[in-house]
Amino acid sequence: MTKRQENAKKTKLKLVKTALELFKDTGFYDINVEDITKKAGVSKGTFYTYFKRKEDIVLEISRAPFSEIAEELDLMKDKDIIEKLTYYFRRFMECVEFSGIHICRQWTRDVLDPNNVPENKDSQKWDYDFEMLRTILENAVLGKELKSDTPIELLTHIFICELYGMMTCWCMSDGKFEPLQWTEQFCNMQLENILKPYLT
Amino acid sequence: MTKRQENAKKTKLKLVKTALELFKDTGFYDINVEDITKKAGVSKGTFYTYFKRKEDIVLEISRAPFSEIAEELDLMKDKDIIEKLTYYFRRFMECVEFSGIHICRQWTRDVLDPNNVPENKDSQKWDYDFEMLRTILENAVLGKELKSDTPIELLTHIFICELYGMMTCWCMSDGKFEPLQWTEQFCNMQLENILKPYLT
DNA sequence: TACGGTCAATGACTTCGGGTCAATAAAAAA
DNA sequence: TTTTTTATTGACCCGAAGTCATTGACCGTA
Repeated sequence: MTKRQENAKKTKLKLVKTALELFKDTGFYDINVEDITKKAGVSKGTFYTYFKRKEDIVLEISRAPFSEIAEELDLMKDKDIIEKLTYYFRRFMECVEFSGIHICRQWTRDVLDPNNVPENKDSQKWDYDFEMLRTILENAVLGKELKSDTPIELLTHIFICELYGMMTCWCMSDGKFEPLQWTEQFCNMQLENILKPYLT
Repeated sequence: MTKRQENAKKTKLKLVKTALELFKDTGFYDINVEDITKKAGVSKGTFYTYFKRKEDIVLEISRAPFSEIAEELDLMKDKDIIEKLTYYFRRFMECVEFSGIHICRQWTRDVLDPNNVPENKDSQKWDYDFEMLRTILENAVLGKELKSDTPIELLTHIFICELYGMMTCWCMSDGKFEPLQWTEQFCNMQLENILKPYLT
């Protein structure tokens, strides 16, 4: 990697970190692009060499922790499916809570923004979550925990709705309930119920 | 009602109807306030005598059908709770589908918009749904369908998450699944499971 | 080390649509 | 009739997102 590329990487990182801080404290709409670039010590134009739109930086920020979760799940191979799902739900909500209400709200709004089009039109905003949950279910089928006729796509879809529903409600409520506690409660009450017909 | 008040009412209605049409066809961001007022045959300023922000008209539009639902539920007094809930879920999703993906998406974005503050800070964006669902559950307790120690608030909250989760996912998927079919499936699979511990 | 090409960085400038407001006219009240 | 109220108007303002021609530091090559 050349010096130039290194500097470019640093600049981008600086922008992401600065934006993260500012958004977290003050909210997305009360911070404009120049606030970010000034604090990061670069010019406005530089922002746009790294991001097409102001909104893009939020998407950049928010998906970062999810690669960790994938690794953590790999270490849980011998645990049963309920534990794995419970873990995923908890980690998802931890990320939601950690990123804070401002960023989480903006992320959701970005994902719903018609101007924010995915690169290829078949991809979904929840692809990442979808893949992870599906992997958990598929492994459970392979490991004979779940029957072979389990409707994996359907169940995955249900779980996605649960996760995004909780997240949306949390944002709508302006953070008035505890997302983690809430998730725990859901997992205890519902996961087993949903899976029961398919458990071997 | 004086002539002036009548005209004002007509003007506002005209704006709402025109905006509804335009948003439904073309989407919220591709229509600006002048498009609406021009087509409605009034001036731009008039828009702002009736709505504080461009976004407000979407909130105005979207909640209209819900007073009907309340009436319809009143006529179902003798039905059991599962039927009532299934009915509410279906009607909710019918409204979602009918309003169309553009408006539904924008409604969700508005509700998540930090600039869009509720009149009093204790009120929630889902108050309307919350009240209706709670009423259904409360009546079921009064009618001895549900045990008296049923955690009504918790269950209501769960149902809200389900509804908003489905809606959010539908918008995110850009309308790629059938919300009604999806709801039906959910109700058949889950409603009974969720309520089972509390049924008498 | 000289030199042409590349690319990150700059910041003045453009664009654009949301929102304002003083003036107007028509209706209601006095 | 006079005064007050209020819906309407549209030119104007504003502010922030996003653009782009220009610069100069860095890169590979000879």
